[in-house]
Amino acid sequence: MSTTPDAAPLDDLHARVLDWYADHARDLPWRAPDRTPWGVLVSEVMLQQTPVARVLPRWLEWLDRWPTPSDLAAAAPGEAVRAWDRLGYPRRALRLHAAAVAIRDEHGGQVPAEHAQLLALPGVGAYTAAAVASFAFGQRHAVVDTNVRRVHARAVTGAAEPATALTAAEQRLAVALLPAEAPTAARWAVAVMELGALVCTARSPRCGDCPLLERCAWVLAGRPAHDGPARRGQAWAGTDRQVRGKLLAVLRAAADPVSATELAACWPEDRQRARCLDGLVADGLVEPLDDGRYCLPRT
DNA sequence: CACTCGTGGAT
DNA sequence: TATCCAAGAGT
Repeated sequence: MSTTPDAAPLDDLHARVLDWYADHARDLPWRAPDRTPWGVLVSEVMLQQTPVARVLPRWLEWLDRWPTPSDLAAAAPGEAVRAWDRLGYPRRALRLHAAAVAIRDEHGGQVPAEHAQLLALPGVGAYTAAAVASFAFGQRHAVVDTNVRRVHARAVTGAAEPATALTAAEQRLAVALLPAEAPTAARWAVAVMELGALVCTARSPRCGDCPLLERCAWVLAGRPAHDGPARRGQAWAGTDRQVRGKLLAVLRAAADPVSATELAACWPEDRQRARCLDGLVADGLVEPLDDGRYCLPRT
């Protein structure tokens, strides 16, 4: 029997993660065989800064109600905001609606497969463009989200946490780690992300369940603590974000336009409430009517 | 590049 | 109970 030398380190890395994914991948609807590129795009936008558990029911509703980009494009943008419910960051709903309009008008109603065309869609940045090109179309792209950055930082670089912002070095590393063949690269992309989401988590990583434990640079280095600056927590109480959320919640729940008096009930400080309402109007999330009332955008 | 932009479950 | 933080994008 020939003594095959150890697989090259990169092949070993790929095999460990891909084998783990084959056994532990979650059964999510946007990964199902019958998924569409539109379904993948909707899932990626909904999942921006939002947990899977909260996205699931909204994704099912959206795809049932608007199964194609043209279906959503035909609806009023305010209906997208309303159906967004409490996923948070409601501008994403507006941008997804705008993306649907662009897909209908500029791409024949089909989600484009090219990374550059995806990137040009509203609400689609570097991550989402790569994710859709990879997950929906099986292309070879470096898909770099917070999960991937964390896995790379620990398993490869040996750091407890990635830098505050995505660096050129991280991007280069992600490209260097990509398997050569597109189908494998696509599975690798989703597999690394899944590993970061389920095992190599931010708070308390489950290293005992990790396929990379024996070769994790961070573990081998003795799990050094994070040395960079601590990420500053996001304030919430009393912020404009809280006020905007309250104002929009009232408008989402209302079947008819709402008066300024009714909106005043959700926040006592006139100055801040007015500023936030103006901001929502400027963002296109709220439409002011001639009679002084407000509603979700109808056009 | 630092900052803004929601929400609610987990710890 | 307070803090953390979850598949980012746009400015």
